[in-house]
Amino acid sequence: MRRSPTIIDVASHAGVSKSTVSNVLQGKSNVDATIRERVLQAISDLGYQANAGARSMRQRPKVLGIVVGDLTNPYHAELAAHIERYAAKRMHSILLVSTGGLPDAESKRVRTLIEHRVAAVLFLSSPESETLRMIGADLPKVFVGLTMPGQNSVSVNDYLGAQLAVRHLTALGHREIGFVSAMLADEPRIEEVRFQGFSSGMAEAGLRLCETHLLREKGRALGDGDYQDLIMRLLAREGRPTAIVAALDRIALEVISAADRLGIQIPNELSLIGFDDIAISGHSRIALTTIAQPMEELARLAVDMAVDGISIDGNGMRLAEVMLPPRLIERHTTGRCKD
Amino acid sequence: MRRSPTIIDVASHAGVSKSTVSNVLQGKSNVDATIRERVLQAISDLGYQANAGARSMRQRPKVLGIVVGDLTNPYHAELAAHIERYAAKRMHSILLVSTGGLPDAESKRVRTLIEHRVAAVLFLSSPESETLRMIGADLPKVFVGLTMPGQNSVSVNDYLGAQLAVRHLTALGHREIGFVSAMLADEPRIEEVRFQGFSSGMAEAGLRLCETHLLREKGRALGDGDYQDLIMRLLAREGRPTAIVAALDRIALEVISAADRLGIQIPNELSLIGFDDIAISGHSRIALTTIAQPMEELARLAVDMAVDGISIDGNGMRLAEVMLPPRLIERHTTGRCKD
DNA sequence: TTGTATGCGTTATCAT
DNA sequence: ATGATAACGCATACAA
Repeated sequence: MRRSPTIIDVASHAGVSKSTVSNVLQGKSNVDATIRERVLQAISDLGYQANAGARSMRQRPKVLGIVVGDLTNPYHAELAAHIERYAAKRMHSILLVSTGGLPDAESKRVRTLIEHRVAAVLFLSSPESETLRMIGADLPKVFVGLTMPGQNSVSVNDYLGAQLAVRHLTALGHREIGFVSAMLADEPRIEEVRFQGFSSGMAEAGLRLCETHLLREKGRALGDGDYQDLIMRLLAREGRPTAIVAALDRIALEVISAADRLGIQIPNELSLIGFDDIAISGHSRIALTTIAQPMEELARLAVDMAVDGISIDGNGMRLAEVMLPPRLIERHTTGRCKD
Repeated sequence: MRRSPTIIDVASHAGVSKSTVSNVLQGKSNVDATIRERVLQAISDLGYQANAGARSMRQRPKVLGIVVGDLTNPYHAELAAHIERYAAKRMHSILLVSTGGLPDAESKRVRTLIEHRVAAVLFLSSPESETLRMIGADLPKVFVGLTMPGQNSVSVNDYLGAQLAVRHLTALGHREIGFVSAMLADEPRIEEVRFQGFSSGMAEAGLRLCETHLLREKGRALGDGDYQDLIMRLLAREGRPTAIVAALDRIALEVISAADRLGIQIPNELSLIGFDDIAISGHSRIALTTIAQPMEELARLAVDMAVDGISIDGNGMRLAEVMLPPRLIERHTTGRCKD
């Protein structure tokens, strides 16, 4: 029994033609109940399993491609988990590639998705423009958690989220508020929007942006020791901010480390607010106030969009840019300003 | 340009037969350099992308199936990330399914892997025996991070790991050592081995197991509030252990929370050691001493095993049970016993 | 070295 | 209601 049984095997075992077997498999109504039963029996007798590869040559493949920068990033992992779960409900499988942030590798990895003729590609991180070009316009693309000009996306209103963060802080009496976002070189769009929202929130409160309260250096990796140093320098400076908005929970974690090392108490001497609400942020040792992403809804909408396809009018794709409202989760890293 | 170009399109564009194109694609040496160049040009002109589905009918598919219980679990996510990365090096893609711990869903999800004719299945969590039966013996299976009787596996010597943990603790003067492992109902095998190693370590040090220092209740979920209560009860008891071995870093995180709430200082009043060394364990606020899994090596060996296949002798598969040595990473949750 | 013929497992079209 | 047959895109054995 080396090779697995085919519909032909099933057909001959059930004494019918392969067309009939196919009809049963497709749930067509034009097949006699008795015959159907006989076919089903043969299928279970032989342990027949459909061949998705062969099927995909005649039907739309039920596989979704997911492109993620780094699965080690808990935000990505959690989002991918939700997507996988909901995709399964929609009878779709997940072909996952992670680019590792390497620009040249990305193109190669995404190419494998195309070769597998995935029904659509979901981007959890922003791709190189070259990659996008390679994919072409025929393959549906959905950006989840981020926007992309001229592309379908399901994301959260980060601009508003950052405003929420600032409002929360100013309501607590903070006026010297910093923003730290280094290491987001791979997601410049998100970083930019969150910073713009931050700026707008500051302006709204009549506050000025202070250069020494800002840390937006690009090209830093999270593991980078230098990065810790940069944060510590910002925190150690005379007239340091009394509150900080971190562009990511992971960055907030770094700020916490830096503050701990400097003996700066959170939230007594420094308020901190993050973005995304990754799982660990809820832990009692962290208890990070943060702007949460509604991951479940994000995943659901993205998969629906990818599976059902974007409605096509005469001129081509109709753009769908869904934007969900953010939500502030208050925990214990933010408190009233003591100054 | 609705449908994507095929080798036939490439062939006619290059003025050769489709076999020649195929030969070029396969890197066969029996094709003239000039012709090869012409074909390559045609491929790039037309933007030809191979059809993996069609190809998989004639060749061994270059796709690996990964079964993971929960991608939200950072240990799983990190391991999956490493696997994906190395699989890419080996020119293989990853079809990922997560079972969500639901026994009946598992079978369905794994079935999709079979339908896609994956070259092998990698289990990051232990499957139902029914699922295993359904897969049959023809499809190579590799268990990574856990062992399975009669199956190929790449894992870490958890028994030794637990012994290491106990030795570390006894060397620090601890004699009242507890073990907490609830919520591992989905991985009873791992839990069992780690507990056995713990027991053996205790015996080795001439220490007796104390019932009230053990928490091995099954069927608890991590989010479960009751679970926190159970740990707190263990910690609040008179004559509580001075040190605890947690069967997982995630459980250790729960122990930390419980200790914090009870005002028990770590490591001054309680030493704690975990398992797996997930990323967050290295954070300064956690700084968990733990038994690390060599994830990279785990992933590499598992993928190699899956891709290269297990050598087959006359009697069938040759079993490969690779077991890697664990490594203790000492951070700041363990200290000398004060009693 | 290149081209032809065939098979892979499935679905879709068209007769019956 | 059922069956024969033609695609689908590719690789391979074989013929030229």
